Amino acid sequence: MQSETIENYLKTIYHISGGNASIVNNKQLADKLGVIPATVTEAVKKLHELKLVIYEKSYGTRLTAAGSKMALSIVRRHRIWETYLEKELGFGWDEVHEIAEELEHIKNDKLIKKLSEKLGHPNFDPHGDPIPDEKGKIQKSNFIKLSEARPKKNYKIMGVTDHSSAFLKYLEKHQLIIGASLSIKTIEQFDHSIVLFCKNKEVSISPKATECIIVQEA
Amino acid sequence: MQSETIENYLKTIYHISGGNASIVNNKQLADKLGVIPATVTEAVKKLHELKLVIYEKSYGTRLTAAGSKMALSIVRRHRIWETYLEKELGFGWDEVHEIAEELEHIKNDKLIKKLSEKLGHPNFDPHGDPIPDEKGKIQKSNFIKLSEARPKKNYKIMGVTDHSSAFLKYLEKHQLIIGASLSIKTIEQFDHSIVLFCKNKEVSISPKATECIIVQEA
DNA sequence: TTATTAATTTTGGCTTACCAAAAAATTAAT
DNA sequence: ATTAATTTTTTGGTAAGCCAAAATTAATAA
Repeated sequence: MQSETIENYLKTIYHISGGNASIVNNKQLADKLGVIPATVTEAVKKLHELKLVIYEKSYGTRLTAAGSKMALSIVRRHRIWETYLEKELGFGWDEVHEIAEELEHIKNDKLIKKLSEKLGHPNFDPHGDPIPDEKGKIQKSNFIKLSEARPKKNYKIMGVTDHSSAFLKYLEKHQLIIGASLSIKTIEQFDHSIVLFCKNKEVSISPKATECIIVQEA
Repeated sequence: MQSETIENYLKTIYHISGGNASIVNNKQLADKLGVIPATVTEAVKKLHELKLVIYEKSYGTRLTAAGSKMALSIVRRHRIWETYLEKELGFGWDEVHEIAEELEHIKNDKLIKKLSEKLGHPNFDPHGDPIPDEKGKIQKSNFIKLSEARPKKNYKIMGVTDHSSAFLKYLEKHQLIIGASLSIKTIEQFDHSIVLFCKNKEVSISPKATECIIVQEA
């Protein structure tokens, strides 16, 4: 099995399982990877042989310790590159994901070490996602989704879970950028949309969007 | 045909033909690419279909204008990365080639543009090789091999044609680094080894090494 | 010029990573 | 609990990129 294919599978399993080594199914993987489920069946069998996942027939797949370690290292490379592209090379936060998808497959520990060093060993990337350290450890935080925020409280935007250019541009338009402070005014009971103050403006955010914005109580 | 395979073939044809679009044969390609000649036969047929090379059966292969353009762009990416790794990230000149072999396949014009910009649009990489510009144009120079230098004249080291770590370390030991000035004392007639002064030291350089050192009359 | 050597091409085969369609198993809905 | 819908697996097939061995062609030397 090709190293890049392995990496893409492990990374995707990691993301779907939310970093918990919980079970993911073939359909989810197939959708994210842009292949049909039959292809996934083949692949997870091979990854099982390689002891990178535990695949149980007709049930699902989860990462082993070894697989998890590898996934974390890919995620680290991806996020270091995203940060580097933004901070050192002046790319926009909506451009970095795509380029990092390619750069993440270059395996050279010294390279990532140098990039991290130059950046002052950041713990979060431009989208607010945590960057695992060399050992795969993630700095955990009290981040919650905006959809879980409580009325009357104050929050700070820490990240997003949708990296599409369209969404990021939408956020910028409303000045909902990383680091911005906001306070929740009301939460509509009937559709769960949230009305908040940010930069002295009142904005109503749809439930779909509040699911994708990560905040921290401030 | 996969883009990375194509790129490796075009790049190799370019290098063997010395940038002249002259004919290269299967054996040479097979050796450089680490495959057997039969594999090369298959590949060059396909590249011919793609109009990237002209392949004449049992005779040889040369780049078309389109193939040459692509090769130049790969060479540019490679050399920009080598320069960036050395200048911006502090890698040694003997380390950069290997990493650039991987990085060169990332196709993102904006990325290369940014790197080049940050470096002040260099025309030569850490090994003294010219970096083609966005249009594929190479700054030509009056560089010659040290083996072609004349006695009593003064030269400046501009590059090397062997990028192996062993050779580069050997050069560093004798302080024969890029930019160093030297003068030719004598050229041994019987074996063509060259005795030169560099940094006030007299060194004798074997013909094998003088073939790999590029100098410019100073 | 013929014999020898070297390079090239052909042929048959392998593995990886995919797909399509059919069959089997699981899950959900009535 | 049975049907319907969904997911998973199996089975055959494909294209890329490689190799080994045999056959051909070209180049070199005697």
